[in-house]
Order: sequence, then structure tokens, then C-alpha cells
Amino acid sequence: MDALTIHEAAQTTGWSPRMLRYIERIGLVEPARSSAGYRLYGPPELQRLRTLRELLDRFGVGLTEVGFALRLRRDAQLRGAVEAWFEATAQRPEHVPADDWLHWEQDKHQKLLAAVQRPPHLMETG
Amino acid sequence: MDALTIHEAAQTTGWSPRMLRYIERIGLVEPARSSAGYRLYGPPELQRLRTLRELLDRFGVGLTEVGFALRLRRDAQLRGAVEAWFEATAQRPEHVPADDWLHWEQDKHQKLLAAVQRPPHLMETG
DNA sequence: CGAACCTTACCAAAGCTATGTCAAGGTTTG
DNA sequence: CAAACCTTGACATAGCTTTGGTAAGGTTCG
Repeated sequence: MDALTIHEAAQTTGWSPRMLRYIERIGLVEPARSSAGYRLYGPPELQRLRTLRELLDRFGVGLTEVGFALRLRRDAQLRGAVEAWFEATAQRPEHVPADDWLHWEQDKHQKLLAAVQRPPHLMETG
Repeated sequence: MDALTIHEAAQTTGWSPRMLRYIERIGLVEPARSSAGYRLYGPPELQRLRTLRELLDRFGVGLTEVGFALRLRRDAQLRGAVEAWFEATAQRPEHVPADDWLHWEQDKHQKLLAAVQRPPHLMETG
């Protein structure tokens, strides 16, 4: 048998059972379940848990932040919107005359956010 | 004159002056400064502030999370490490026999994290 | 000079994060 | 069936986020 219960998994990964449940809720490591609902941690999950700890420690990030990164990679709209915001945040190109600052910026933002809000194939007039 | 002081910027963007300073500390919108140190918000900054609010409201994310996204896009090591972790989190391919689970996973993680730890040379010159 | 701005720095409170613990109840197994 | 697990849910707490003040002091301008 190569699947551990939550206490055993906690043992070998250094997390507490409590935290394993928390990490699961965040969506970072979701173990399989036995027919009775017991969490079953296989080698992949155990490895992910160890590496997760290393990641947090090395970069001083929190679980929530990794959770947000997960959300970013799963939710294309969110990812698009965040990227759009950062793109718009980039420096104004030299060739845009000062008078057009506002237009250029507004336009860019509106286009990007609108695109994210209403994906092309769902476009309707209005 | 197309640069507003912090109170004026607060007025037109709906943020409080307090929050504009906070947003600056997080690194999301960093206005220029006058010779005396006064923050000067130009049209681009004002637009970013408005769009930022929209982004937060629409997706229910927090400033810290957008701040983390910023960190992700600026810190190639962090980005690499997070991506490595997610890649390793992907499902084990069918063709890897059960006996090799552990090796496969460990190897993958170690390679990815090592690569991130010892970056080649072309880090983005932020 | 003085009013009305601005700056940084510190105190505060409501809310969330990360973590523990305990309770009520199901599962496994000797 | 009882010990020793497991489950979810709730209460608790130290610390950080978010946001608002307030204080001490510089800047602008009439």
C-alpha cells in the first residue's frame, strides 16, 4: 500500500494534519479519498507537500499567495484582467503625444478589460 | 498642469489619500515626485488607479494579491519556482509505472527547483 | 506670516491567515 | 464492541492586511 492517511502524511512531510486539510481547501494538494472519505496521500502528493514547504520557505510567500497563483492559472479571465492591468501599467511609448495620454490610456484599458469581460464569441451589441 | 496632488488624485479616483500611499508602497502605482517630495499623479496613474479598483471589484481580489502578481512578474526566480511547483503538480502521465512514481516526482522537483535556484544568466533586468 | 496643502511615522480597529484544539460522529480492525 | 483511527465543523489566537486617524514638521502661495 503506497497511500498514507492524513496523520502519516503529516508525519513524513512536516505539516500538521490540520494544515494538510487547509492546504487541500486552498486547492494546492488534493489527495484522493477512500470509499469512506479518508484522505489518501500517495507519493506524488507527499512530494508536492515537501516541495511546497520549500517554496514557501525559500521565497517567503504564503499559502494564500500560492493559492492565488493557482487561481491565476486556472481562471483565464482573471489572468487576462491582471495581465491587462499590468500591460497598461507599462510606460507610455514615446511616440504618443502628451495630448493623447488620456485617450491612449483609457482606450487601452477599456479594450483590454472589455475583452476579458466579454469573450469574442459571446459578443452582443450594446 | 496635468499632474494632481494626492488629495486631488484621491478625489477623482475614489481612493483615499491613505490608500494611494498604501498602493504606492505595494508597488502598484508609483507616482512621480515634485522636487519637494510631493506625489504627482498624471493621467496614466489616474487611469491605472481607476482600473485597479475595477479589477479588484470584478474579481474580488485584494491589493496584496495584485501585489503578489507584480512580484511574480518581476522576480523570475519566484515565477520559475512557482511554475515548477505547478508543473510538478500536474497529473502523473500514464506511461510512468507505479514503481517509478517516487523517482519521477523527486527527479522532476529537484531538477526544476535546482534550475530556478541557479538561474542561467538572462534574468530580466527589471 | 498664515492657511492649506504636503510628507513620514505611529496608534488603532475590523477582518483575514495560519494554526491549534476540541466535539460529535463514522470506519477499521483486533 | 472498543481502541484508534478518520471526518466535518466550531471556537480560539497570534499576526498580518486594510483602512482611518493624528502628530510633528516641510512647502506653496496669497
